Amino acid sequence: MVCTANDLQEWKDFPKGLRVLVLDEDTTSAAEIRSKLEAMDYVVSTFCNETEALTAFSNEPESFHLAIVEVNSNNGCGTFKFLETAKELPIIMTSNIHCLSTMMKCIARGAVEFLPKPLSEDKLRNIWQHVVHKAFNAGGGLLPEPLKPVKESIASMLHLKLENVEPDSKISVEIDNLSEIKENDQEQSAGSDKYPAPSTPQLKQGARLLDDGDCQDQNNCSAEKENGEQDGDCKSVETTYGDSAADDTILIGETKTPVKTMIKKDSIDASKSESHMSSHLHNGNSLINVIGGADNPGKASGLTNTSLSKSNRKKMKVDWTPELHKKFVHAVEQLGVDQAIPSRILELMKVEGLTRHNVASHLQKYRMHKRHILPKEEDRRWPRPRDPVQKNYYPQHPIMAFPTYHSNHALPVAPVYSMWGQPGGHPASVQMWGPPAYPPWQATESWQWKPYSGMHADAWGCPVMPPPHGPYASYPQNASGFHNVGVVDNVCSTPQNSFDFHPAEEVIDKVVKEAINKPWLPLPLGLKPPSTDSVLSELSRQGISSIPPHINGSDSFCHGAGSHHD
DNA sequence: CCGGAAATAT
DNA sequence: AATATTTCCG
Repeated sequence: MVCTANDLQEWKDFPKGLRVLVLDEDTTSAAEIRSKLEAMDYVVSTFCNETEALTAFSNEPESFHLAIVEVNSNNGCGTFKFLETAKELPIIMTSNIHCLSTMMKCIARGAVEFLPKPLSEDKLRNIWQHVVHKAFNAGGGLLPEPLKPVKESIASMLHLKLENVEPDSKISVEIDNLSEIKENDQEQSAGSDKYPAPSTPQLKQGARLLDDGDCQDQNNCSAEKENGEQDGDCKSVETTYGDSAADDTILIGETKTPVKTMIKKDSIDASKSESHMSSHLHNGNSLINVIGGADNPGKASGLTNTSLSKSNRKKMKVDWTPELHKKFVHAVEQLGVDQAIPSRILELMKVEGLTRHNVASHLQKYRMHKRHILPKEEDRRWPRPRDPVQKNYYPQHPIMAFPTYHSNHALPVAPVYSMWGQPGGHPASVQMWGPPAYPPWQATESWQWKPYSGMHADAWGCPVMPPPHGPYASYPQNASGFHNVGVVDNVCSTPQNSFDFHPAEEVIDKVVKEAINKPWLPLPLGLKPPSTDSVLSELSRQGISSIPPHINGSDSFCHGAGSHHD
């Protein structure tokens, strides 16, 4: 093995020592970048022509973890060659050319990010995230050489054993001090094999195991599996037991590398804190919920839980997943306002386990919200004295395709989306309740409807509207000091270049840790690039139906948006 | 018992 | 604060 445990230990402060290949024809620029990177303890190799760079890379691919490649109007084809060749590497494109088309093409070709020049420290500081992200998202066996050590190292740091690394015992993640982690199920139009969106849990059972080795406290583990069909009859509600006072819901988003995890939570408040793990997969319509513990099919972990198929008739809290709600709405609409009474709705929904009470309750809320949101004429007497703070909600119309964007693809922090719709009452982004408005730009399959705080979608991918269903809907609310520090917000409010922010060491540390812990999460600084799909989609929207094998130099390089076909 | 709304609970 | 459950009333 390349990296022994000791070696890995040395990489304790991980990002340092990351080997970055810089390819920039402009020697001055290259030197500049180099010095900045080196100041951050990255190890830099600069190249001023792509042939050299390619040679160096092919000779010693393991010498690099990441590449920053400059594009200019002259070398478009050439550098793309590098981009297309060194696929193992996460490659960040950079350029003086700030045109949309160029940027998207870079992304479409697999770049993990496009950073407009000049490259400030702030932009550069977090590039390591791409390495982590890619390392973890790359397919199991296909893990590119250069990233392998990184992944192992990180895994090691976390005491997280990857299957393909140590097919040994159960895998355990020790989360030392993670604050509450809410489940998050993110998805974007999963399609980029380049940068696979975390968690698109189409997998069967077994895909996700919650291994519970240290069940001191009462853990409520619920694992649901979905069977796909919409018309299936065996639908059941996902219910959860007990309380989620301090529930830790951790979802490991494994793409191709099944990672079994076992979360060991130090019993902090043994008195009342129940660890409650549940993975919410909102994909299918039918969610089968297993309660009582994690079951362990086919795993010799020796932790077979208690029988649970039996109807544990404890109180179940119905989790109104989007799918469930959808059914609900459907039923209601089908019945009409007049006939929409709990019992009928319940009937139409055909959801096992759902009680009339549940429906009634939901209906109550549904109606309530509906009234608030659709202020017909009657509603106007309820002058909503709300919002003394005049939040700038999205004024119902799209935002510019590209928020004068900059390095960090962070949209202005989205308001908190609730499943009940916008407080403002505008259908700009109808969630689940209101009538469908504009077709969401991205698949809304699994949007987290839970009211997580600000999301930072990939601005790139959002040409017209803020993705209400932020594909990545969830940061653990206070998982990192990051938000507290307000970085993201700063980012947003500093539209031009980089944002001025110099996180304290601690914070960085924390962020690093978190990012490493949860590589499937969107990158903290919004570094997450748009999915290739998104880019392609947008390109096509511009009339570029496909990416030419090679850019035709000037023609479409920077003015790519020109041609219009149908 | 049902539906609806208010009161609670988490 | 939001959402689900329970209780109460007609």
